[in-house]
Amino acid sequence: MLDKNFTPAATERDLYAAWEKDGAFAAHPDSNAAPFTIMIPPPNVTGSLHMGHALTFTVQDVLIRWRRMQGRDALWQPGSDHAGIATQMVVERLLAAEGTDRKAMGRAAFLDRVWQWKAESGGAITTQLRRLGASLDWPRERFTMDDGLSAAVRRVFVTLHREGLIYRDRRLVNWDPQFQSAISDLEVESREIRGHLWHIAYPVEGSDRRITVATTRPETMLGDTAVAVHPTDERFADLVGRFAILPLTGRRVPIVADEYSDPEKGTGAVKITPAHDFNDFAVGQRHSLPMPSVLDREGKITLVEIEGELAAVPGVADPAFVRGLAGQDRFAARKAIVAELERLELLTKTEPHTHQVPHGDRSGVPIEPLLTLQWYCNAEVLAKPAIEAVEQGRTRFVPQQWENTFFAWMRDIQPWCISRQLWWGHRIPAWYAPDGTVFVAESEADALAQAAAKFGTPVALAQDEDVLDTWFSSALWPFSTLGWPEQTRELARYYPGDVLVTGFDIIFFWVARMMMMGHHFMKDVPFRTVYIHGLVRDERGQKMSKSKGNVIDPLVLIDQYGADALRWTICALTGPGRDVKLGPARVESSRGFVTKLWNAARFCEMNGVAPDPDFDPATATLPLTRWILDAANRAIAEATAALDSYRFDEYAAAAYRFTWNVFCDWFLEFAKPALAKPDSAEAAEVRRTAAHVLGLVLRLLHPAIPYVTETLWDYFRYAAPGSLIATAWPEPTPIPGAEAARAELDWVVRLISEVRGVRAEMNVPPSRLAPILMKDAAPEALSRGAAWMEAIARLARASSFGPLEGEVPAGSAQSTLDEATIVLPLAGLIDLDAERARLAREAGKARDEADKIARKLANPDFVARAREEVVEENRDRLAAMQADMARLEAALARIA
RNA sequence: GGGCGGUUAGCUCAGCGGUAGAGCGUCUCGUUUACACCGAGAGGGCCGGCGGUUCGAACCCGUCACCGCCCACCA
Repeated sequence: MLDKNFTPAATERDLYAAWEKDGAFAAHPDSNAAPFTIMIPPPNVTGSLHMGHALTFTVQDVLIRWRRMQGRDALWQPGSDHAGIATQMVVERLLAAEGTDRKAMGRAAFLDRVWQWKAESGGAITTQLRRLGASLDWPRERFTMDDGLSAAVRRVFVTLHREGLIYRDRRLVNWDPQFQSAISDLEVESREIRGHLWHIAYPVEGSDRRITVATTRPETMLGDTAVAVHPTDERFADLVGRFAILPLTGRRVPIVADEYSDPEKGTGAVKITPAHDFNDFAVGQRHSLPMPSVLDREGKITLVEIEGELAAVPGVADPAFVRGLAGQDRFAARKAIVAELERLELLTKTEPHTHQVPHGDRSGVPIEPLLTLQWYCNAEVLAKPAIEAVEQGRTRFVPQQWENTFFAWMRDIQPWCISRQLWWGHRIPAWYAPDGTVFVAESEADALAQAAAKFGTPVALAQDEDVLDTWFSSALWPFSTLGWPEQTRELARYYPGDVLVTGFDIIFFWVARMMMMGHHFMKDVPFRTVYIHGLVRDERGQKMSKSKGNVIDPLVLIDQYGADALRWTICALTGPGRDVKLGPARVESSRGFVTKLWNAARFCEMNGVAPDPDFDPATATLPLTRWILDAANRAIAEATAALDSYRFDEYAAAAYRFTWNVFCDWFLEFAKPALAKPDSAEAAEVRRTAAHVLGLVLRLLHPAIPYVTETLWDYFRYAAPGSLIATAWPEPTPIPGAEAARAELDWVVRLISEVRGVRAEMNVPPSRLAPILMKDAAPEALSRGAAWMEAIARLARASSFGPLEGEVPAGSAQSTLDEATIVLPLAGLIDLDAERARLAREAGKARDEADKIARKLANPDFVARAREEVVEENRDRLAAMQADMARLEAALARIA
C-alpha cells in the first residue's frame, strides 16, 4: 500500500543514483536513433545553484527527458567553466585570510593552489544539479581548462592569429583598477552616480581671457593635451588656434575646433585627455595630440610622462603641488585638485551632477580607460557569417524578438579584447624573443622551433604573461566538449546541437561568440534554436539579490517541498519572454499537485488497478473508458504541441488540467460505482483503462516531475524499475465511438454541475438527498440519466432520477439543461424568495445575451460580411438562448 | 538619445479578430469509503487612456501615459 503522502526526501537521492548508475542519462553514439543535443551553459566552477540555474536547468531537463522519451539519442553535455576572475577572486580571498597573497606565492604556486581548491570545492554545483534531477550525461563532464579543451583553445588562437583575426594592438581599453586587468566592453556596466560638474577656467595664453571647461573628472586634467570647441561655435571662434595654459601643470595646450564638442553641453568647451577617455582619444588622433597617461594600473596618479614639462605659472600652476600628487589614488587626487583650483580661484562653479559612470561588473569600481598593449580578436569578420545564419533562419531565436537584440549588437560589433592580466585561465600561446619578436604557437616547443628557424639559432623565449578572457574558451564549448580538434564520432554526431537554452543577459557574452567560433571552425551553426528564458524574480517581481535579502535558495525549496514541486512551479511559470516570479507559496501549491497525483494513484491501488501490458485502447467498449481515453488523446496532443513550441507553461497547464480536472475530478468519480462491483466485467475494463491512463499521465508528467512519476511507475510495476525515464512518450491512438462517448459524458458532467450549482446556491445541505425530475426531457437525456444514476446520485446528491410526472411540485428549485427543465423538489428546504431571485437573475442573463446576439444578427453588414459559420453559430446560439430564457421564465412563473 | 518588453479579476498570469479565462487569495457549504497538501459552489474585470481600421477589437494600426529592461553616453 502506498504511503499517505509522497515523501520526496526519502526518494530523490536513491532514485537519481539508480538512474545514474544504470546509465539512464547516457547518450548512445552508436545507436541509430536521431541525436538530440543540448550543451549545458557551463556554470562557474565557483558557483552554487541559484534560482536562475534552477530555471534554466529545469527547462533543459524537461526538453532532454521529453526528447529522450520520444526515442531520440539525447545528449545533455555537462561541464563547468573555469571562470577566470571569479575563481581567482575566491582563492585570493582564501590567501588573504591566511595572511598572504598571490604575488608573494608566485604564479606557479598560486595556480597549484587554485587547482587544489577546484579539486576540493569546485564540484558543488554538480552535486546540486543532481538534486534538481538534471539528467546530464555525467561521464562526459568537461571543464574548460581540461587538457582537451585547452588544446582547442590554443588551436583556435593560433589559427585566428595566422588568419590575421587575432592581433596585438595598443589602444584604450576598459581598465579595472581593482583587478588590474583589461576587461571587455561587455563587462562594463553603467551605474548612476551623484557627482559634481566642476567648471574650471583655463587662462588663454597671451591674453587676459579664460576658456572655461566643465568636467566630472578634474584629476584627468593633468593629462589634458587640448581644449576643443565646436567649429561653428561663435563664442570661441576667435580662440581656435591659440593656446590655453593648463592650470596646475602650466602646460600650453592648443584650442582646437572639433565636431565632437557639443555647444549645448557643459560650457561648450571641452578638455581633451586622450589617454583617459574614449572620445578624447579619437579627438587626439584627429589632431595628432600627444597622449600622456597620468594614471597607473592601480588607478594612482603617475606623472612620469609629463613631469619634465611642469612649468610654474604664478597664480595658475605650481609644480610642487603637482609633484605631491604622484602616487595618490585617483579620488584623493580629485579632491586635492579641486581644493587647489579653488584656492587659485580657477574653479568658477561647482554643480551637483548625476551621470552614468562605467564600473567593472565584477569589481564594482569605476573603470578607467587606459592605454595598453592587448590582444584583440577581429569580431567584425567573424560576426558576418553568424549574422547571416540567423538571417537565413539556420539558427532561430525563441522568442524571435531576441534576434533584433542579436543583430543590433553583431552589426556594430567592436574589436574584442581577449587578453586579461590574470593568472587563472588559458595562458596566451605567444612567446617573445629577447628582441620582442612574437611567436604564436600551440606549444612552447613549436614556438622555440619557429624562433630557431627565424634566428638560425636557438633562442630563449618568454611566454606572454596574460591569460585569455574566460568567454574565449566558452565560445568553443559546443565543439571543444565533443573532442575538437580531433574528428571524433561525437563531434560528427552531436554537432550542431539542437537547442541552446539560456538567459538574454548572456546573448552577447556567449551566444554570439559561439555563433562566431562555431561557424568559423565547424562551418556550421553551433545550434539550430536558441531558447531565451526570463529571469527569476521574487514573488513581488523584485530581482533577487543578496543586498535586498530576497534571495530564495532552490536547495531549501527542494528540501521543503521536493524537487518535483520546484520543477513544476518553474515549468508552469515559464512562458515566452516572461520573467518568472517565484515564491514559496507557489512551490507549496505545486507540491499539492504532486500529492494529488499521488493520491489518485493510491485510489487506483486500493481498487486493484494494475497495468496490463496487453491493454489496447481501441478495444474499449464502455462510454466511460472511451471518453477518458479520448480526453487523454487530446491532452497528449496539447502537451506535445506545447513542448514542440517551447511553451512550458502550456505543457504544464494541459497536463495539469487532464490529471486533476478530468482524470481525478470526473473519471475516478465516475469509476467508483463500477469499481464497487469489483467482479463485474465493467469493473475489469475500468481498472485496465485506469491503469493505462494513469500510465499515460505518468509519462506526460515525467519530464517535469520525474521523481514522483518514476516512483509510481516503479511501484505499479508498469515495467522494470527505473524505466519510466526511457519509456516512449505517448501518442494519441484512435478510440472507437469517441464522439458518442464524449457527448454522453459531457452531458452527465453538465447535469451534475447544474444540480450542484442550484443546491449550493440554495444552501441545501449535501446530506439532504433530493430527486432529480426532468421536465420536457428528450428520451436520450432520460436514458443517459438512468444509465448514470449511480454516479449522479453520488455527485449530485440525488435520491433518484427520472421524468417529471404531472405538475412541478410546489417549493421546487428549477434549472435548465438543453431542452429540459431540471426540477428539484425541495419543499421547505429552500427560500422561495431566494429561488425567485435566482431564477429571475438567470433569466435576465439569458435575455441580455439573447438581446446582444439578436442585435448582432439584425445588423445587415454582419450577416453580409461575417463568415458564414460565424453567422450560423450566432443564429444557433440565439435560438438556444431564447429557448433557455423561455424555460427559465416559465419556471419563474410557476413559483410566482 | 536609440531600441525591446509590459499594462486583462485582490495577486500572478494565459488568451492576441467572433460567448473574457486559469491558478492562488476571498466568501459560503462540506468528516460522500484517494486526497483538508481535499471536495462542492459563489462573488469578483468599461482587458492603461484617446483615436483609427473592421460587420465585429482585450486582440490589428496610430498616439499618449506609466512600469521594467537592453544599448549608447564620465563635459
